[in-house]
Amino acid sequence: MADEALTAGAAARRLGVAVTTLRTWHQRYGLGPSRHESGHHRRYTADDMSRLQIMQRLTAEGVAPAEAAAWALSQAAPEQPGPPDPRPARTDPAPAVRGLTRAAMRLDAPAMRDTLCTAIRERGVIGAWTDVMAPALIVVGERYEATRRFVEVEHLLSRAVTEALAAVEHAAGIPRIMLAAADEEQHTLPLEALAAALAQAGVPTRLFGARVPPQALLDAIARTGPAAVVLWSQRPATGLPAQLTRVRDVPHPPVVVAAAGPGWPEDDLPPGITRLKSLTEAVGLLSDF
Amino acid sequence: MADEALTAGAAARRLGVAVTTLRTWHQRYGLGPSRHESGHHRRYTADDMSRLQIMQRLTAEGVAPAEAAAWALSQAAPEQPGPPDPRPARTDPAPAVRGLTRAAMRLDAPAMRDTLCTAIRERGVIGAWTDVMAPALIVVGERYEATRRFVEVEHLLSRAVTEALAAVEHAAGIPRIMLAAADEEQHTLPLEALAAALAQAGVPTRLFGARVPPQALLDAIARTGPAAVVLWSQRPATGLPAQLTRVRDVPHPPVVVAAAGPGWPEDDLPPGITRLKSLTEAVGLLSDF
DNA sequence: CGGAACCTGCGTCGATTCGTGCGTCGATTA
DNA sequence: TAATCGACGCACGAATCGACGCAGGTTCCG
Repeated sequence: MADEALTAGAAARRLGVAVTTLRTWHQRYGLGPSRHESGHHRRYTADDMSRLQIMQRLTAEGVAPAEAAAWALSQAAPEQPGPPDPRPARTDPAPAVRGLTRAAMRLDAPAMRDTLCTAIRERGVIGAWTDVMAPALIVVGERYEATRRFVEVEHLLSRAVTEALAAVEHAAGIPRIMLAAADEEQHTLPLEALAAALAQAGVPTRLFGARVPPQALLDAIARTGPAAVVLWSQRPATGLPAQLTRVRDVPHPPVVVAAAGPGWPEDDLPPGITRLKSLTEAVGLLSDF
Repeated sequence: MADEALTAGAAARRLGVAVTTLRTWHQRYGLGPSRHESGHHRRYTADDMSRLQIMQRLTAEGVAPAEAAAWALSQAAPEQPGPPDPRPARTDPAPAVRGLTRAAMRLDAPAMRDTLCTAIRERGVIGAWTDVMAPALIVVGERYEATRRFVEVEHLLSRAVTEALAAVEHAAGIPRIMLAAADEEQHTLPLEALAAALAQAGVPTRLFGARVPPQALLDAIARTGPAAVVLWSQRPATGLPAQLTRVRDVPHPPVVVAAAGPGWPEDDLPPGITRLKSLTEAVGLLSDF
């Protein structure tokens, strides 16, 4: 099935962009079918498609479209030493965030994966989370709040982040730290980031996802007797301090019981409870175990 | 009834199209009698007829004729070597299942990861899912049903399976297959298994998790125009056939709209919907794209 | 730091081009 | 003699065309 000429719509569909965008790219940047006379329909050959894919990949990395197009055009022939890594990285996370949100809007899972893995490789888990993942999640979240659309974008991005964090090499050893979400709490991405960050610091953990009933959590704590327990709460509705004291008062209490996340009250935490305010702080405290 | 070979008029009558249309199909798409020399009369064999029927069914479902013809022709390759049931002396899955459920009860994530990775390595994704993961999930699920305890075990196991499946090397290329959960459906592990199995077979996919509103899904399908869409439903409450027809009737309908999972009705599926009954069947059908 | 200019993806509109099924015609086949 | 052949053409709906404009975001500049 070597369709040697894709129609405009087919090409757009294959790339996950709108048809009009292809036309725009053509007339604005000259990035179109190699042979095309005005008025007639465009036919995208395999070569054309590979140029479009370069364009798409570069923009997914946060390169400005005009620049990406120029670069894609200069790549008439296939296979060369690859793009000059348009990432001053370390210093400027903005392109990565932009590329990530763009890939998410396009529902482009592979591109998201790529960006996320690169971010983790280059910045470490903590840097990737604070500079790239969290900002992108906030951008997409706010866009949803504002428009009430694009939920699927949000979910897909969450999933990509989850996968990227889960792919971090797990630390060996018996976990003595337990990470759990507060009752009813659905958001656990920050917890997963914490787990990944600790893993990267060589600290093994036990990560409990959402939807673990309080009693089951207490049972599990009693059974495994962790040295530290971190409870995450995103929304105030789930940040009931009673949960913390129940953990603290378990038969063989953990040395540290920590409350993390914006859902907990600012100051009124019960005695014996540690407040964790940032990823860095959390990793610093918990890697002593 | 060994109809040696149908004449052009007979074939046309049998299909309900004009004779000239058959000739057009032949010269435009190459979809004609397998043996035919120019100037002589066409004779359609049973094989030819079945190809024509594929053509007709697809066009009746709204697939563009050119595409339908290409598809019908690709099916021409009669009798693929057949799935030779790749089951060379695999190790007995029972120990793995037992080990996995035990590790889950122990909340021992590293051990679960280990078992799962080994299973995937030794049995491939399909084998690992059907022989190890699914059975273990069923065991744990039944244990929860019976005792109303150990939810956390179930969640932890689910998460470990998700991670293991997500770790399978993703296939490169632009995905033309979309996997999604039915509305309100929360269970997506089987979908993740399908995605991983396809990835292992070199087929890129777009996996939509749960909680994607139906309208958003339709938008995404319209925007990306996948060649195939698989909708998963675990519970009958979520298996409403209307969802399938809505996908089928989208502007650029996918060539294949498939219903997978036990939630869909046994027989009463709308026309043009493919029922997928097993992982193997699904991979076999979908890897042709 | 705030506002204006600019960039960019994409929806919309009326006009045009294409894909497609099928009728017609003179010649050929069965 | 009836059916079919290849070639040609037509009608109609779908897809696409170029032009334009809008909305969000970014960059620039005072």
